[in-house]
Amino acid sequence: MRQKKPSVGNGTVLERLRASGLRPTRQRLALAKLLFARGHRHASAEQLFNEAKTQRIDVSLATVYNALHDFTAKGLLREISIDSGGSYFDTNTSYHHHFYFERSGRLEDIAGDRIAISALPEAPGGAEISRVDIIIRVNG
Amino acid sequence: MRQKKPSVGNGTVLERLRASGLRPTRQRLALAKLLFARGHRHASAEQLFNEAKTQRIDVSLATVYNALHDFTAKGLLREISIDSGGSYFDTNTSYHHHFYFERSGRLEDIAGDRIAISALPEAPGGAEISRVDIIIRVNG
DNA sequence: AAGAAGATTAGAATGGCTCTAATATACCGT
DNA sequence: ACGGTATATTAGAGCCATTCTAATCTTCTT
Repeated sequence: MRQKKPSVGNGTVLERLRASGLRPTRQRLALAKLLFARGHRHASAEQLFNEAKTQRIDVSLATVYNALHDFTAKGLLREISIDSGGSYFDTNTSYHHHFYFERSGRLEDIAGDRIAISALPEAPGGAEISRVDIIIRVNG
Repeated sequence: MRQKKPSVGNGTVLERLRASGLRPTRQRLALAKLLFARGHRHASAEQLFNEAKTQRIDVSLATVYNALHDFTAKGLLREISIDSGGSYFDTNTSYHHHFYFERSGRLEDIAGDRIAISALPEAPGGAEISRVDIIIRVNG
């Protein structure tokens, strides 16, 4: 029997981790809460690390990276690299695309059905397509 | 009047640099020749640097980066970042897209007209679209 | 040929990320 | 609940691509 009274949203996050086969450690729970507590977001490792620090969550940078990669491997996050020198992790893992604001470095989701691709070439050499990434760069 | 007999393709490369307003230095000419001598290619800074070394072209790594960025700024190259940790520079600057082979890290061009986008959303806040990048990731 | 603007350079510095290997925690069977 | 084992966390070192610095050299213009 659990002794601690679960705070708001804790249960859901805990279940998500368990369902993915990830041990719900204190750090992973805290980070998952930061990521998934409210609507979708695009977070960098550094950002998440700083948020954790601000909220007095004791977690190392290495653990932030580990958690982000573990979450990604389990399909809880999707990793996006735009320019070399930093990935974002997107909590929206459904089929969709991105606006990239070159000035600010911000990302914004584009719902999957707002871009219609009417011709998609076969992958050469019988390779399997694992993902189609569309990034619309805007200077804003 | 020029004293040196131009070797094959030198003239063209020289003209391209001049036309771009880039001083045709020894290093830039050599690198441009490596890049543009034969059909289109996707080169990393490290790759180009090594090719230069192999051909006894005396050039520093910083200069390779400077040249690649200068060429990109002048529209002679297009920079492509897939995963954080390395850019490629594409000598094909016309409208086209890419296959990315996840296993090998190789890139392959997809002619612009082989992918048809039948709906493209407006950029938010009246921003201008500067580029549309489509990367088809294949596991091959 | 001489001055000014621009380019090159080696090496140091930076930034994002990963590795190491020691310590701590969660899980399972009893 | 207890002990053992697999798994996770950590600080700090290390790595790799890239950029910076500031001294030197080259190209261009006159």
